[in-house]
Amino acid sequence: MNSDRRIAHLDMDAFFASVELLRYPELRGQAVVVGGRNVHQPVLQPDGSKHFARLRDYAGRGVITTSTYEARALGVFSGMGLMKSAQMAPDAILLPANFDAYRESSRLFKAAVASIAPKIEDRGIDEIYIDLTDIPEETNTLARRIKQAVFDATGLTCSIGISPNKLLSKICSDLEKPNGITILSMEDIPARIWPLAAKKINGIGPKASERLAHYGINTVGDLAATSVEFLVTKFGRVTGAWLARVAHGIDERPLVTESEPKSISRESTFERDLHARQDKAELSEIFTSLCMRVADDLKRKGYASKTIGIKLRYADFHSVTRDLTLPVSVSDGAEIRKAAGECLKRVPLTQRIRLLGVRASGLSPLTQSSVDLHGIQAELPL
DNA sequence: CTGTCATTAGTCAGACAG
DNA sequence: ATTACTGTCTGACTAATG
Repeated sequence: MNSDRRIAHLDMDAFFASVELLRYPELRGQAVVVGGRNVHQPVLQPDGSKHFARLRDYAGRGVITTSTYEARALGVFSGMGLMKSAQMAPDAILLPANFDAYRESSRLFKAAVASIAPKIEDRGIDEIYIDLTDIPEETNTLARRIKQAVFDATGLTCSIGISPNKLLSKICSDLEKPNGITILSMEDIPARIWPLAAKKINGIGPKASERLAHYGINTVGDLAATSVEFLVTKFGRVTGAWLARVAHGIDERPLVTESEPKSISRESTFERDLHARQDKAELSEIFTSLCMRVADDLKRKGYASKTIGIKLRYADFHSVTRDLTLPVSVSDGAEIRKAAGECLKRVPLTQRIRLLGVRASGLSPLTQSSVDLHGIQAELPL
């Protein structure tokens, strides 16, 4: 079959923070983090300079979305609580997220790549896979040309990994970050991949990594040296076989160039933990508003949903979900609210709650006729 | 009639990722 | 005073169906 593929993974460098630096070039070279809630925009001073919020000024429940490499050097990484990161880097600049600007840069860099290589798998706002198999150009030259096109279109740098498959390219793009190109063949696996920590493999997260370490498996090489029989007894038939394959760099997954969404959801963490009885009015208002936002998203994207679900996270961080499959698809806010309310009745409400979410799944395209029927689903009569 | 097996839908939790 | 938000996937379990 077509096993001589040439697949690239392109990952924008410190994406959100880099977009912010385009707007505030005076911050280049400084520790900057993007994230938080209710973080104020920089304020122009009478003398013409700008006043930026500092991490030490922050109070709340936000986390870091992205940090510059200077901030990472201080131990401040994405996903970290802002209150905690403020202890490590109190003087770091804190900027609010501007998703519209990130979406625009994202659109621009993807269009720039598509003008060179049209076969692209979208992997979110700041990364893509690119199939370079059918492009007759030397690999390194092609990679530099793509990087230059991205820079010309956005003013931003990226890192590219190129190998025979998605698994290896994803690992590669991270090896020489930022602004790097890494090209790898199957023969390079023992030297370049086996020394890496097992959790560098996309799909091995903190839990699996911890379990592997329990068996003395720390690197990809350790994993490759473990028998598939052992892995299957410890991790199950499917996962065990997968671990053995990825350890040897084997991955035949095709690029997925188009897909339909499976679910649409909205959730929100409160400023303070709320109690089902004491804060009933407040909770009810948030709940309804989440339902309305899901309905809005559904209609905007043209879908109706057959399964409505909710999610609660309690003060102790433990979370529960409930969902309900309806006899007919819905897209209306009031109907979503009704179904979500049924779900809420099936959940314990003794402990305080920190987060509430609403999700719509079982999506089907919202046809014009069902819109005309004003939300009454037109089911085919028997 | 009873038990078993296969298959599917629904539900829920948890892992993972960007 | 630590821990966002959106989305996908999978495993485990139950119930229903044949």
